[in-house]
Amino acid sequence: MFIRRPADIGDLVRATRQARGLNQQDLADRLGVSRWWVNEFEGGKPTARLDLVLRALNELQITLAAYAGDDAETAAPAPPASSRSPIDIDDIADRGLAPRTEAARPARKRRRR
Amino acid sequence: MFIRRPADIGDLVRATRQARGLNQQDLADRLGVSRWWVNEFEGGKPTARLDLVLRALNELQITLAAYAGDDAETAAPAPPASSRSPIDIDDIADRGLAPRTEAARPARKRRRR
DNA sequence: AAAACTTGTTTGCGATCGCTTACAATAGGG
DNA sequence: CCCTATTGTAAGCGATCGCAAACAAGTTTT
Repeated sequence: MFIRRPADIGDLVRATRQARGLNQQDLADRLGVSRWWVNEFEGGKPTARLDLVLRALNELQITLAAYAGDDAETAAPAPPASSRSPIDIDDIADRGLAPRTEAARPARKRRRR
Repeated sequence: MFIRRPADIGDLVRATRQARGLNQQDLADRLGVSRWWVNEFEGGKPTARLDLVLRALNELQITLAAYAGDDAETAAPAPPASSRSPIDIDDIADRGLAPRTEAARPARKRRRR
């Protein structure tokens, strides 16, 4: 998956978080931010801080790689062929990034922040 | 090149900018930000806004891709094998991302912002 | 060497962020 | 249907950002 806009990352984080059975508060706790921030960020908040963004990605074990796109005629990059396939949001639930669902899902409790 | 910390992006942007013969003010102009911001960002500013960061990458034609790193035993990802090789900072000057040097370098003038 | 250019850093301030708290809306299950 | 859980949104405020302008320091060119 290619990242061009803040919403690309936000969507990706949301899909990954849900696939892992975490709610926004869970992720917020892990990142040391408020639930509000997670909600805004997932919604594509342009002004999200870079360190928090990278921390969120790290927490969800999403790796970012940078590539040179140095010629206009190769501006539409072919997805890298790799055993580690790029993330496709629609694919996440299908492939089931949810081996941790039982471990990650806390007991039902009503907690609000 | 893998992006884990703000400084990773900052270093990358600096190297790419220099390889293209742009100074900080040039890039700032293109991004619609102050030179101060570019300087801070290149220095690894944790709180840089995501939209500005992505705009900088886009302006320098650096593509970001996201990958799932979903198992601890594959936490050290092999670089994707691709005709579009990942960016290595030390490699930039050697490979010469500078075909635009003449076009991009403005006439000498003393201008400060 | 001097001049010109570029980068690094600082100050003060208006603009904006991220927070808490709370309510509205939505989703899921019995 | 009801209930619970989760997400979306808003208001007000202290904290922080990004700015312009300027100077210091470093680098490159003449």
